[in-house]
Amino acid sequence: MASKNYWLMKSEPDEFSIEDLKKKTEELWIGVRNYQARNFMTKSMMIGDEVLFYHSNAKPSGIAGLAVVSGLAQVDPLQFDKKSEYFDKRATHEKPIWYCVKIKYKKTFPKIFSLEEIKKDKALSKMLVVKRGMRLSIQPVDKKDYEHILSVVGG
DNA sequence: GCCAACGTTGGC
DNA sequence: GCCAACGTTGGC
Repeated sequence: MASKNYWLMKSEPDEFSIEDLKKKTEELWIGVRNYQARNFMTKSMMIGDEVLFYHSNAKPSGIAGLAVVSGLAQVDPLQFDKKSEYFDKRATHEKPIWYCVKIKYKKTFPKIFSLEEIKKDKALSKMLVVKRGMRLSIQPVDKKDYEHILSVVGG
C-alpha cells in the first residue's frame, strides 16, 4: 500500500468554508478548473490522504482546519451544467475534462494558522503556499510540514 | 480596489 | 511554436 500523501486545498470561505464542510461532513471538491490541480486529484490523491483546508481571500487567510480525502476523483458534474459558472462547452459525457475528489471533515483549528504565521515559521519556508504568486488551488505538502503545523496548532 | 504573478487563448 | 493580450487568483 502506498504511503499517505498530504495536500493543501484552497477555498474562499465566502464560497465554502471549513464550517460549511463541518455541517455537511463530506463534500465533492467541485469547480477546479486548473489542469495541474486536476492532475493531482486524478493521478495522486488517495483515500485517506490528509488535507490542510486553507481559506483564501479571507481575514485572515490561512489554514483553517483538517480534512481527509474520502472519495477518489470522479467526473465533476458542473462542467455539463450550462447554468453553472463552471460549465465547460468542450466537455462531453464521453470525454469529460474536469474531475473532483470527495473530502471529509476532520477538524477545525481553534484559531486560523494564518499565512503570516506560516511565513514567519522558518520550518515552513519550503511550503508552496508562501511562495510569491503561488495561485495553485491544490498543492502537495511535505509530511514534515504537515506534522509541524499540527504540532504548532495542537501545542 | 489595486495590481503582481501566472495561466490560457488566439493570431500569426 | 512564439508571444502579446487577456483573464484570473489572491494577498494586501
